[in-house]
Amino acid sequence: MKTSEELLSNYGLRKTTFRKKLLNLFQDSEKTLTVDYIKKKIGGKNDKVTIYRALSTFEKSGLIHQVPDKNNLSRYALCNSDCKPSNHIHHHAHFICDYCDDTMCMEDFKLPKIKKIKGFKFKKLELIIKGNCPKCL
Amino acid sequence: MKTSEELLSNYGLRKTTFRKKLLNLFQDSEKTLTVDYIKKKIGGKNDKVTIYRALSTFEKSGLIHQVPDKNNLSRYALCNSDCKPSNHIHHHAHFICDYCDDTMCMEDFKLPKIKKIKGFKFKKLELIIKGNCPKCL
DNA sequence: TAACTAACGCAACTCAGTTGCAAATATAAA
DNA sequence: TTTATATTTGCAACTGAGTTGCGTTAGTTA
Repeated sequence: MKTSEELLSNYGLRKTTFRKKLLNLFQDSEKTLTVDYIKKKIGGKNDKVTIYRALSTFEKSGLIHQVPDKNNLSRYALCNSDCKPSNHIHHHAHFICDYCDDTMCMEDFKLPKIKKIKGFKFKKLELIIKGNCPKCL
Repeated sequence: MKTSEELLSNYGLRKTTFRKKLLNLFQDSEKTLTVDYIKKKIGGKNDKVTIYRALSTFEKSGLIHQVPDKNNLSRYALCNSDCKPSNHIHHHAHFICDYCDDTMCMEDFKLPKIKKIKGFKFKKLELIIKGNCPKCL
């Protein structure tokens, strides 16, 4: 796995202390992260605005992608290394536990092929599976 | 199509003036509705709280279902007649136009079958297609 | 090391959605 | 039809995620 510094360089982003910590947090986690969780883990004197702005920058760059949780609030997860600003597409489903609200990427579930429909342009597909995770069952 | 009064009776809900108007609005519309749109159409002296509460009641009863728009805000659409509080499942995909933000049910797209995964319980599937609608292309 | 630019921190704001409570209205019973 | 009861509505005030503007701080480039 690439270090957070390498990743930031590769994506043309400034290597600030906060961004390095944020990226490490993503790399250390299996699950998708909320702003709240990030704040608790590396908040310190860092403002929520800083978190939102860093997440937004990371997402635009193709480092992370946004996933909804059960209340349609935002969570974020690392992308695979193929993502770029111009090609920010994910071919996996997302799972939301409606008990603990954990949300995770399900790499095993590939998205279905969608047939074309005249008059529409389809750009992106999202498959969300709701249910309960092993911890909550 | 059943009248709004019949529908409310069938679902064991009180036939208030506002609920009848709200249900008519859904029946008259092809698309999913936002609280804002509802307010403009039948708002009058009706408070947004009333709208939210009626929508919530309808959803719990199985009359309507909630759909996210491009900003993860809520929209609502009529269910088919099979929905009940205990069986509130939709087998179609939803389309979101990322230009005009219209959201609609795509009855033609059936949801894929999902294979079981040990340790997880899957209850519900959501397939969201993002792109542009005929009007915006 | 200096100069420049991007990121950060703070305060104040926006806006969707919620809560508590009193007044109004629908329904059921007499 | 009237009365009693339960539910719904309207109002006001609130909550909490996410945003904006701006002066300060820190990373990068020459």
